[in-house]
Amino acid sequence: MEGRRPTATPCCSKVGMKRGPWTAEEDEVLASFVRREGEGRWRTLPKRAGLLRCGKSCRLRWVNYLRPSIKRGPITPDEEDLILRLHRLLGNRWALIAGRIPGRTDNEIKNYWNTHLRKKLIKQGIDPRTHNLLPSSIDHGSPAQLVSCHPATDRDSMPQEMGSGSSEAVAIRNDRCGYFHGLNPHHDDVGWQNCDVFTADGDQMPACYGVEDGGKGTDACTDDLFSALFDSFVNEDMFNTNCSQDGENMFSSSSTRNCNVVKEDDSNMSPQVELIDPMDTGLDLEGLLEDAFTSPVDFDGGIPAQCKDHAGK
DNA sequence: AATTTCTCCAACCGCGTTGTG
DNA sequence: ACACAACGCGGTTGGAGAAAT
Repeated sequence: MEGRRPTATPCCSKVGMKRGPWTAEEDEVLASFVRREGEGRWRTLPKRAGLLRCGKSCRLRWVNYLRPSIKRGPITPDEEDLILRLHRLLGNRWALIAGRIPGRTDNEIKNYWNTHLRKKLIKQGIDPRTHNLLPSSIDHGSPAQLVSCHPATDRDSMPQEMGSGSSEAVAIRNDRCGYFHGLNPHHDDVGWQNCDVFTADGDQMPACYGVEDGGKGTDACTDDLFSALFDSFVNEDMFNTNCSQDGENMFSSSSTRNCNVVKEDDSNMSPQVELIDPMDTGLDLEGLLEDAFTSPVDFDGGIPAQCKDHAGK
């Protein structure tokens, strides 16, 4: 496919930079240069490689198209399922999601989400942003099954900083994916909800509370929440095989694991992630995800370097 | 067959974060 | 502590091709 037409505002201030679609010749120059010299120093790369492109453009072209580890072809159902789960957990953090799907780029996943999955969820009556049932679906029925819905009557026992909102709390389980929700479908901006958590096989987990943005750290309930959350991830066909190799749920002791902590930007946290935001708990989400998602979807027999690149930002 | 509308996705832009002096 | 440069990310754009009319 051809790229977009050059626009009036150049991404680089330098005049004379070429923009728009890359030619095969440019691709070859860039690819061979990066193979020879390695990634990085993008700013100076065009000059060193003899390209009339800005560094940004070179980097993007390499990352999204030329990198040898990139997997071609349509998104598989397993990958789609994984994207859905990761998006539910992480929100629009495409680079982080892509880091867990070998051979796929953040741009590709973002595009796939916007063109396919988003519409698919809407069609199913699910808000693609929050992964909640859309209000209209709750009123009139929807493909997603409402497992439990009860008012948060014991909100009094919530921590002080989170009692805002007069919301009902619901736990919803999607038929296909075993979705875990603890969110109020009408209030995207409230903190953690009082909720019952269901695993994919219907086991009810203890109700938990979370906190709004200011509430960093792990409260007494966090372990249960994450056990439930990750159970909901793990108790799926594609994960069962590898995640339970040693006969126990790998996430059951997840919160106490001592793993490498990768600093992750949460400035762009989407609302649903704020609601169930592992990043805010002090837990090692990266480590959890590493275990949860790399092995089972190891298409190429190993984790490509770019996955670590993404995750290790 | 011609035209319009829709879909897809490569590429760009702006901004936040990180690194360096 | 501060300023600046470089990098990386997410949101958005718009051209090409497909589908519909």
